[in-house]
Amino acid sequence: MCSTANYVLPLRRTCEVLATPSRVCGGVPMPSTFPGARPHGAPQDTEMDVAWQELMALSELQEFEVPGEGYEPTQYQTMEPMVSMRGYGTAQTHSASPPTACELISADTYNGCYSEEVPVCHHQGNNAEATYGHSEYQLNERMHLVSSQALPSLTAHREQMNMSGNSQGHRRASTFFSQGPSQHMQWTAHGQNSHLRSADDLESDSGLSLGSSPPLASPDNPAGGVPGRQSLDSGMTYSDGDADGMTEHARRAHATSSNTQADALTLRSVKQHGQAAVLNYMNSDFGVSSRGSSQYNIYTKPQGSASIPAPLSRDERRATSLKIPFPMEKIINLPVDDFNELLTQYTLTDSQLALVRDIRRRGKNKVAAQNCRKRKLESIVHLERELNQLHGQREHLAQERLEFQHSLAFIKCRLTDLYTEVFSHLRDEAGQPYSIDDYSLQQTPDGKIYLVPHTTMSKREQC
DNA sequence: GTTATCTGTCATCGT
DNA sequence: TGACGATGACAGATA
Repeated sequence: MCSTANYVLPLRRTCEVLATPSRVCGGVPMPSTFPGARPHGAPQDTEMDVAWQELMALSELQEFEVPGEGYEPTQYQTMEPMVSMRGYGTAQTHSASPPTACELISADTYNGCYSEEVPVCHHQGNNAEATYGHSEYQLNERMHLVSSQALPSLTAHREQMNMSGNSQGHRRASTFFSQGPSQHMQWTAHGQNSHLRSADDLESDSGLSLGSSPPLASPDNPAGGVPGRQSLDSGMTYSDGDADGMTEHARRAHATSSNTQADALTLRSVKQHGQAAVLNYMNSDFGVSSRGSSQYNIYTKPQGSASIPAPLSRDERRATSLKIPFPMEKIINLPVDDFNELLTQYTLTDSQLALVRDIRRRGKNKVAAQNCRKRKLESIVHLERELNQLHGQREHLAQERLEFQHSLAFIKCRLTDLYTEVFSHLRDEAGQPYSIDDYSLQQTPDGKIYLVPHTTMSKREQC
């Protein structure tokens, strides 16, 4: 504490009782540093008295350290030394009535230091603003995305439709809300479907288990060969409809429609097909198709022409090919116990069992993936909100810091002026003023003020 | 033709 | 041990 940086005014606490204390002014105990030293002009003038009191009031600044020295300046902005101690401390020349420190500081420090800070702050502010704008944009975008994905009206509508479309001929009436109309598909699709050629070997077959379960059988591949991925459009050959004319998104839309989650008609579908598709979806009658299957399809052709059978998903086609005797919704959505019970009600081949289990796994995983993505988006939105809040908090703290720095600089400036004024009133025995370069004011813990020569101070510090 | 996005699927891990 | 959910990674489709 005996030695502080340039910021500390030459008010140093003595280590021990000083030899020649000098009383500066009445009312304030100030032993003379030199024998016989006395204040110049015994009757203390009011101005000095007030000045001294002000100085005393600021005496705690003797131990004040500039905060900028204590922490990482680079974290916010680089700080110049806040107060130029021109003429004090180590200064060599000093006039009897120097310009006030505040004048110096106002010309140097404030302009030289803070004038540099303010732009930095403004710069940050600009950045923050830009960041906010960007983040807000993204946030809005994502919020829109998330909210759009929900499509509550569609969901409610579909759920209503699902509930009303519960089914015919199944032994167990499923209570799952998610049971979609497609559950009414005649999986055994006998008759017309008897000659249905599986497209599994012709189309994308990414759904096939690649080792996690036994290879699937298909009419074309009874042994359960695993064809590689192929384009859906590369060769769809359906006898049960115009599926070969279906686009992938149509198939997906159908597949999505069987999803048990809220995003029945995905945002993508909405974007891709627009309101017409949505209305079509909403207005789809879920009627019995020409084959008697109750299906819904947002791509149904207008009335009057042969209705387009719902584009079957790959698993649906496989199930059809292998004559799985229950709907996919049940395969996917039934609890494991009910599912196992369902399996016991039928005698299924190994291929059928494998397919059913794969369908169940894929169906659940599809839902899980959708939920996972939804959560991810929500998480991103949440993090962006948090980021915005932290940006705001940082800016607020930076502003607060700037204000404190201004405040501190002002106080130091004022202290310097007071210090100068006190010295201007001090006179030695010969009536000569004490040089502020040679002496400094010290305050002891008991509150007494001493005028201490720097040489003595050096020795005291050395000891 | 390139790129971004969406979606389904698989593999893997943890419960 | 199997079922299941979560999630990263990948691939295909599409705008």
